[in-house]
Amino acid sequence: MTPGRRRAKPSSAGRTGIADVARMAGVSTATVSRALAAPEIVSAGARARVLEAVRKTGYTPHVAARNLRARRTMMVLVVVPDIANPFFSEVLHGIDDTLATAGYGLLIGNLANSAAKERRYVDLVFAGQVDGVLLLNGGVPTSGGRSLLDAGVPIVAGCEAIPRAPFPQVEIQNREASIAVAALLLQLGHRRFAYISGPRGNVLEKERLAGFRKGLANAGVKRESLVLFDGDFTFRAGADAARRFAAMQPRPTAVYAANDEMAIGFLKAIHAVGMQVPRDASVVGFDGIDYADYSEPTLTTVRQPRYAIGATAAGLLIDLMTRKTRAKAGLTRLEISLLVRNSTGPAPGAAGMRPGE
Amino acid sequence: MTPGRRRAKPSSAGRTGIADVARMAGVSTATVSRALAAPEIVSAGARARVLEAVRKTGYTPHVAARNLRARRTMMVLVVVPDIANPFFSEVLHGIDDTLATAGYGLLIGNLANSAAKERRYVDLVFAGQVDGVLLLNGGVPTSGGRSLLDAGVPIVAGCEAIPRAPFPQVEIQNREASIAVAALLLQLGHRRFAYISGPRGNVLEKERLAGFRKGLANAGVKRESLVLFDGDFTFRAGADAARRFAAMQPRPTAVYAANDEMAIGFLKAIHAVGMQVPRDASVVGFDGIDYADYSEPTLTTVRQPRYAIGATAAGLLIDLMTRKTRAKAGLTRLEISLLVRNSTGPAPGAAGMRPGE
DNA sequence: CGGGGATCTGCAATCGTTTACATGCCGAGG
DNA sequence: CCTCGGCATGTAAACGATTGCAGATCCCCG
Repeated sequence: MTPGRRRAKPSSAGRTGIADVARMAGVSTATVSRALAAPEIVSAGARARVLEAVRKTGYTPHVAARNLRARRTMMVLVVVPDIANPFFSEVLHGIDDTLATAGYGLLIGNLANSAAKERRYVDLVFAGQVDGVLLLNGGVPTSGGRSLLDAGVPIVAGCEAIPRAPFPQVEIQNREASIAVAALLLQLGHRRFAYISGPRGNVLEKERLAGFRKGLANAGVKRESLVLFDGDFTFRAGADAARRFAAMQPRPTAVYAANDEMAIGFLKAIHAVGMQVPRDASVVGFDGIDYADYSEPTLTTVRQPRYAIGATAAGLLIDLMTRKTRAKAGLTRLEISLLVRNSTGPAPGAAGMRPGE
Repeated sequence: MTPGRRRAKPSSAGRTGIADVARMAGVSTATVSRALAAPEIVSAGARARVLEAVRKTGYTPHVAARNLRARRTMMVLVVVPDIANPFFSEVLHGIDDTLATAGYGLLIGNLANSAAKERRYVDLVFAGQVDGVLLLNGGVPTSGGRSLLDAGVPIVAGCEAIPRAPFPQVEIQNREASIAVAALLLQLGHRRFAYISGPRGNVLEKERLAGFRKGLANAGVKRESLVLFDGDFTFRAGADAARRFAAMQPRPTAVYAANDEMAIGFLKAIHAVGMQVPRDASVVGFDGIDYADYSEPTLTTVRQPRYAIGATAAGLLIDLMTRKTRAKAGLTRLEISLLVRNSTGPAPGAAGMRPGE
């Protein structure tokens, strides 16, 4: 009517915006925004008219505009080392459920050993694309000299602890678990051991080996009675270890792999050269992935509370993002449990069998 | 000084914005923007000063602001039915590589059988959070009565074809592959078969069963000679089928599972009841996941070009997003190959053995 | 010496919301 | 009757980039 109308495009083509809804409901855009974000502060009548208009038009607020103005994205970046590793899927599940409950979305950053991707994810955080970061990769990503730490968003780490990091972390009791594995094998009469390691320098790897060593040492097993095979958490590494294992003379009677995939690779390859598990060798893995229950024989392993790890880490991050908590650098540790299945058995020969050396 | 100063905050705390860079480089924000987006159109001198300022300040453009103005996000949503399924990790890899090359980011939408998540992903698209969608789940997600189709963003489907969908699709030759499986088993002398199915109504499932039936029919095998077990693509389903299989009398000599996981579950459970593969039964899977080469025995299976599926689908989507192509509803079909390993062997008994019925 | 591109740059509008602030209204308390 | 406080709402200023447009500069050629 009045010619002074300045804005409010003639509702032409394109998306329906908040202005269209406002016009239809006979209110201002501010009221529409409020009716959607905080329904209780607008009168019942206006609220009803707005919701009706929203329903009719199928209006959905434009995320970029909202993010820009509100200075938050309700998105979290989760950095995982390798999405193909089934271990992480359940962790992600826990994360997703927890974040979704609080209204946050999930951006999965798959590292896959690519420096380019690492840079991409760091840049993305600096670009303000997420409100928080969950690190499952055991390290703080960097890009061109700048660290994620300086991006000014809350960070929480899970799965693999990062030493001296200035943010909360969720971890499992790797060391204690490995001690328990050692105890199990010792009780079965084993006295000579092999260990298939993860990548050098990996924190999990260090903890697991250290715990295993400790457990063996506690029982007076000599350091020479533990043979180490280099691995990298893949099937192939386990299979390679098996072939070298089979050629040894004398040979250890128990093998502990730093994760299930290597243990399964070992089982497979050791079988191929004609040896039987657990008759000729006992095998223990780590993680408790689904496949561990479908290997031949079923794999004795350490079960990690994967869902809980994810849920806990996400919870901590939410607390940080909502300013409920300060970024205290605490370490939350979750319990593990030993799943004793068919890949472990009594050591061959007499219980008192002496190591060759 | 002058009270009329409106913009250009005193560069106080907070993020460094484009204005800070512009000030340091002694140019306008427009020039900064251009120096970063299209370096060739700004003079060498200005470009150098801008880049230097960017380096010093560590400036990264704010994504939300850019998205809002440029009306694109350079992000793609990939909807996967279940991220824990290792089949998809390689497909995602192909997608990610291809998208990254073109400068696009990747938002993974894990459906996990949750209607709530389906709704979330649809809303996210309507909210303009992505420039395109890749559907790997064999269906078009909806939310409260509205379909993804109406969101106005390009869509491409992969892995599981969606009948009569108005967008390009990438698929493998499920039917032909199953015919080849039938041919292999027939050649080995098998005459009585079992099939472990996927979920009812699943497109892949239908194609695979139809192909298998066709292949058997071509050789004159009677319909009664094929026993069907209901499955759902999980280990457990394969194991359940194995137990019922073992109890049959007379019993088929060859088993075809609609995916590798069920085949491996079958192998595991059939072994547990004392039967040998392939002596007592031949087993074939579908997908060619890594674990199929580490089962006991190694699994004969149909290898899908997983990486290529992802890369191809992503390529088609990029064409659509960049307007190179119209949304033609074509169907791209990729070749498969049969991996014959140790879970298949000659049918037991005389070649001419007659089915019991 | 002047005209006319070509090249580079800056101004300011724009994207679509949220939200600080102002306004108007109503009932209650003095 | 006046004021004050509290609610519901509207107005308009952000949010931080990109980009159409036009002005400025420079060079080349007639």
